[in-house]
Amino acid sequence: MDIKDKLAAALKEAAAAAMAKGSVPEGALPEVQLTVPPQKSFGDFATNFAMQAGKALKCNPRTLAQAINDNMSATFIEKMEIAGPGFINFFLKNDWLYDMLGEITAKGEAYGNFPPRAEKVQVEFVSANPTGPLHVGHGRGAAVGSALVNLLRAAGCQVEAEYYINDAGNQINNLAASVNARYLECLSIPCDFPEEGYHGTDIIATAQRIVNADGDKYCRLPTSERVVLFRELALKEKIELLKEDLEKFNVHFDTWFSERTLHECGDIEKCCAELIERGYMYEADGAKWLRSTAFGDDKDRVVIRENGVPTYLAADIAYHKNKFERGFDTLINLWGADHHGYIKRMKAACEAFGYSGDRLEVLVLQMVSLYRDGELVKMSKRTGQSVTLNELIEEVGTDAARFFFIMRSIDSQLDFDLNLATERSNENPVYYVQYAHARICSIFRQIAENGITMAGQANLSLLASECEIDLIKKLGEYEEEIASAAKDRAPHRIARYVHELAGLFHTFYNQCRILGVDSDLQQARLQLVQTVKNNLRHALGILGVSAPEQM
RNA sequence: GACUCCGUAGCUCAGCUGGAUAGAGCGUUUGACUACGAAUCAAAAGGUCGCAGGUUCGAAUCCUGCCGGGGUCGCCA
Repeated sequence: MDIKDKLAAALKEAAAAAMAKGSVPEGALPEVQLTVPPQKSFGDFATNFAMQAGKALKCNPRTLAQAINDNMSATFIEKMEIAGPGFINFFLKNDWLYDMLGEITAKGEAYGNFPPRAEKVQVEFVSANPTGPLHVGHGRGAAVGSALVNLLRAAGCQVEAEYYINDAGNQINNLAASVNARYLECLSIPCDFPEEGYHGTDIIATAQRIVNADGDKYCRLPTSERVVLFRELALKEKIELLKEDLEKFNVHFDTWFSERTLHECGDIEKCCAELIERGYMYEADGAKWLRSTAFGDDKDRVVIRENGVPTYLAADIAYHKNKFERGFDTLINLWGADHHGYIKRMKAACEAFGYSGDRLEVLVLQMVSLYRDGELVKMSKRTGQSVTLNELIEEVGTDAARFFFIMRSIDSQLDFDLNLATERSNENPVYYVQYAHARICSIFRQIAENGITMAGQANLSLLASECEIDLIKKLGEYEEEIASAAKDRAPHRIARYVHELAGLFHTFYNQCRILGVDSDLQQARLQLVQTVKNNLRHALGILGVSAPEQM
């Protein structure tokens, strides 16, 4: 039984006993909320129970706290204190810590993993248009999304990671036209570059590869045929590059879902027919509209244009319906802040099909601004002046880039200073965490060289110094941290946790030796650092950051 | 104008459902390597939590208004 549950139960018993004696008024008691107090001098745990209950029972909180104190019979409590307006602070005997550490150790590398739950969750992220390389902004989505997937899996959810490939629509035609123009350029054939075309150098590279492989043979085709051919060719190449870049960034997708399939199999038409039937689609001005205002949107939205061509929203409606039909309980989408205005109509579309809008969670990532030499670097795929994710990975490495992206709340804009990030300096917190892991590994290497082995359950009560106690307490918070971070879709809290854990380890390391101390103490400390090592690995694994044995 | 995110230490940011003396990293200052990796540790300085009201035992946190910054407002995606 968890110590907090034990404590909560003991607290309620004491309150009930006080009521039975008539020292406080009788009544229903609120839930017990136990927290780790802000200061060590306030004990191991604190509760505002007396303040909460005092309100319900119409009783002075301090009087109630005193009555609870007088009737407390639990033996694992060293002492209790009543503080401030009515906080109750608990100082526990250290045994619970040693029991807890023993349990954590027993779980080994699985500590932090929750038993499987039935909830099926899909996380869709990145989903950048396959018209060019990923840039730094996509990097944030990729890092956060993949960390969220890992986090939810640790929390026991059944999670599928999905990439929605926008392989239909205008931008793909622009891609094809751009490749075509560059192709002709490579062959010194005069042509006008399309107005909406992509200016990135990757397009030139694609054209050059075509020339290298097949020379000028496509010139003889009619333009329309050539463009279609280039479209397919470029698309295939771009998608392959996306996959490569993302793999390099430690981002893996279970499903790559093609938008085009929605157009081809008639899903869009079916969706429209059903929406009309349900009364949420109508014709006006020659176009077909989604009645999204019925679900709180500012205005209705065009789904099928006047010219009969479906909008992006049309495909997205069919896509989200498709997702629900695949049996997911919850859909999580990671979108850039520039898409936030799209949320209401998307939820409206879900509602129109009878799916609660709450089952679609859209997480909005604020923008990434790049700074180089103190100046803002404009990011535009069109002009090709952005820094690509690939370049970032080569400059700062996957580990540092991922940690940097994940450690901030998604609600905050991210200023990415390239000069700072490209310096491989120890300012980057990722090294701090990895260093803790490498240090532990180093200890175990030396232990092995000295022929020392870990023998069964150590006498953990020897871990009595403050820095050891702090470390054990931190370890004990991990699963709660996982559960709450998963619930709140907040992977950045895991980055903070692991940084704090590493800090407590470094403090311990500077104060407590492992080599050359008494054997029993050594065994206890080995067990402690072994558990820290597992925990570091587990948390870094969620972040998608490596845990090197040497640095 | 509407919607949304942000405003907390010199800088970059945490602060989960309201709780006690608001935290961390970097930077600054001062110490610690003839014992496990100094990519480390110890300590100090540094804050009117944008402003003003409100809710209450209690507000950085919730509500309202204002100020400042980013983003979006297409039959583009």
